[in-house]
Amino acid sequence: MARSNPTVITIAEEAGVSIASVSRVFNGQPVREETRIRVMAAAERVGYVPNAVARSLKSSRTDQVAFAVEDIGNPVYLAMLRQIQPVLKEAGYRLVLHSTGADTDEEIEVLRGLGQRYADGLIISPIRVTERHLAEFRKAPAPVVVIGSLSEDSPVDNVRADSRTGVELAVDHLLGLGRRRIGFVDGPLDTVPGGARDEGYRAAMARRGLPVDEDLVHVGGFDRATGAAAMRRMLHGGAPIPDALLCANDLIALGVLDELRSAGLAVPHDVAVVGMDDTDLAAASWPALTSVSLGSAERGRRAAALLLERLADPDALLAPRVVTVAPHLVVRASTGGEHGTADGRPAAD
Amino acid sequence: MARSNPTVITIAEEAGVSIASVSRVFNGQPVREETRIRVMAAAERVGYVPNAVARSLKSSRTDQVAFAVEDIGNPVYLAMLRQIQPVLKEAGYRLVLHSTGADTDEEIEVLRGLGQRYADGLIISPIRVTERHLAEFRKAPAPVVVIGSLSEDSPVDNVRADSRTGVELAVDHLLGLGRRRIGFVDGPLDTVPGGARDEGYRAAMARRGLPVDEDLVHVGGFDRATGAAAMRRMLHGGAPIPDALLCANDLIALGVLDELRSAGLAVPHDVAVVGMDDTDLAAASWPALTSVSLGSAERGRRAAALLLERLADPDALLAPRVVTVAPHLVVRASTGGEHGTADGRPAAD
DNA sequence: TTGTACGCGTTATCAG
DNA sequence: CTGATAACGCGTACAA
Repeated sequence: MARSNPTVITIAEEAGVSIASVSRVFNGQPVREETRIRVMAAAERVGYVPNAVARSLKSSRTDQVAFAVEDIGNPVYLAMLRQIQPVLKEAGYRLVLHSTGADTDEEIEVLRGLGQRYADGLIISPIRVTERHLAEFRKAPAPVVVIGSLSEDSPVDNVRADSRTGVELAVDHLLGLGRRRIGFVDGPLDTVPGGARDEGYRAAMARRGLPVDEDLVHVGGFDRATGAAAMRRMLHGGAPIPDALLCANDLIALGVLDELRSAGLAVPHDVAVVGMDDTDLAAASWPALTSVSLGSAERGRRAAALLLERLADPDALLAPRVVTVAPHLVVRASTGGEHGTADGRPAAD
Repeated sequence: MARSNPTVITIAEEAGVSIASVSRVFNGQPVREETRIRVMAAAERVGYVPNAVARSLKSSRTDQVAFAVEDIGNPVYLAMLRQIQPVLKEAGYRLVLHSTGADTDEEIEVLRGLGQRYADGLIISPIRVTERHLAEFRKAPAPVVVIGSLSEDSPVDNVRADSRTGVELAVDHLLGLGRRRIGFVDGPLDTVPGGARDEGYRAAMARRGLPVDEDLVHVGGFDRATGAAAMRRMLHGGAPIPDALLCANDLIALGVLDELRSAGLAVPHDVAVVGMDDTDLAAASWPALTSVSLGSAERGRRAAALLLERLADPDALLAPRVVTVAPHLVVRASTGGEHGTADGRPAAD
């Protein structure tokens, strides 16, 4: 259906002008009006569209930005993506999406891949940050923005959540409800979120002068089964049960709810439950889940903004910047608040 | 930090060979072992990475595939993406993501954009299919696969769901439970999914010899508020209330559950509820939601496979293919089945 | 096996 | 204002 694609040369011949004029027309440079008309007419006639690749080779800009996360199915990363996408589009960039899987090597691969120059910049949210990551950040051939906490002197722009404050918000909320035996269920401690949330929990308890009862602390995966297992252990372990439970994400909290329900305990009457990340699941569950939002959406938006600044002026050589996004608590029924609502979204066929 | 990027020329000089040899080394072509070593050494020394853009210009392949949907936040599209991504990666393609918004013009823009040759192919799931879409499909300069029902003689590969059968599964299930007054809540009829599901509902009822009571049919948006509004109307409208409700997606079903709960009616005892799309929300709700899966994940996977076939042999000129993915019912508590479970997913910081 | 030279489609420079 | 021509970085005939 498509014979060999029309190029500037095709158009030049077709319009009886030089290829330089064709180029000028398509780049809005000063041209005589008649030339303009003829070129546009010729282009229209043969359906000419400028080749993005050739353009990139010449300009050494791809108009693409890459976004790399471990699993785009994770609502937290999805929330970031949903903010990043429109910001980039607005600025004229396409989005290249990498879903790396739990594999650290793949993340490194993405970083190195930047050397191929298929993208003008990268936003990445690593699940763990290793020395290799830092090394790659340092020698990255294009601007990189990292979402997730980095050490203070890291070589790249960094947008971070504030888990500690987030956890404090939840603890204070529960204390305000008169709860004192506040349990905690976390994911792996060697991940960025898992580690930060554990620290946050202990710090918050200490600051309130509350002892941490290790019988009420459970570490597993960031999944529903972990929440159920933790609750089961606490219910049947012999020790006094908690009157509140803080969960490191909403999925864990759902598991906790499951188990409380089958044990015939009432939420929040017997046990109050708080999740983290404030995903769609929080509003969908019953009772609707109070959840600590760590501002994933805003982190995405801020990261995109930082990157765009660098791209706008690649030679600026600004010092690495650190942006911290404040958490906030979304109170719903699982701690005695109001029921939440979810926004609408169309189906697909 | 990075002076002008190393190119084949840099390496050639550094290694004391010709640029052709450098190229050969990096493309696995026969080279004397010593040459190989020296080139690799030189490349290592200066940190050379082949430029993807230049390579593309030469090969006229970008190793990129575009995926375009209305809103990547929609769980259905997300499910597709999650399958498409790894398949493409495995085949060596990067994924360019377009989230077009409800705007049809933007979809057309994406289609036309293919002319810029920034991608080797496109997978698109349009919310509506207009004449303009068909025209663009016809003259697309690269292979296109459409997810969503197209007319029989459409010019491109097409992966479709089977809403009618899906709805029938649900209706049969409800009939099997002894329900007879089966209501229906749908989204806009002029969208692909809305239209298909409405037809499916009426066909299924007719085939079972059941009359459609228009008092039990409600059309609104694909959102939670619509579900609540519909249920409210049916409860307080004066007509006998339904003993079962089929909802065009899970979000609508959640709204229905909300309203039933505040009316003090029991699910499924008084009213059984069925959702569609089988998203994460279905397993998260309480009672867990029976839902019709239209196989979003499989549709994504199949679409990717079709596209890869075309890309593998661009000259094959196969006739357009149509793949229909079978729906299936996931029975949970909202119709009296077992409780569902959700898979685990890590949090992020 | 290796090197030279050209072309991929554009943009930019420099004369005219 | 316009046209010829040289890059951009790579792959590859073709010749040696």
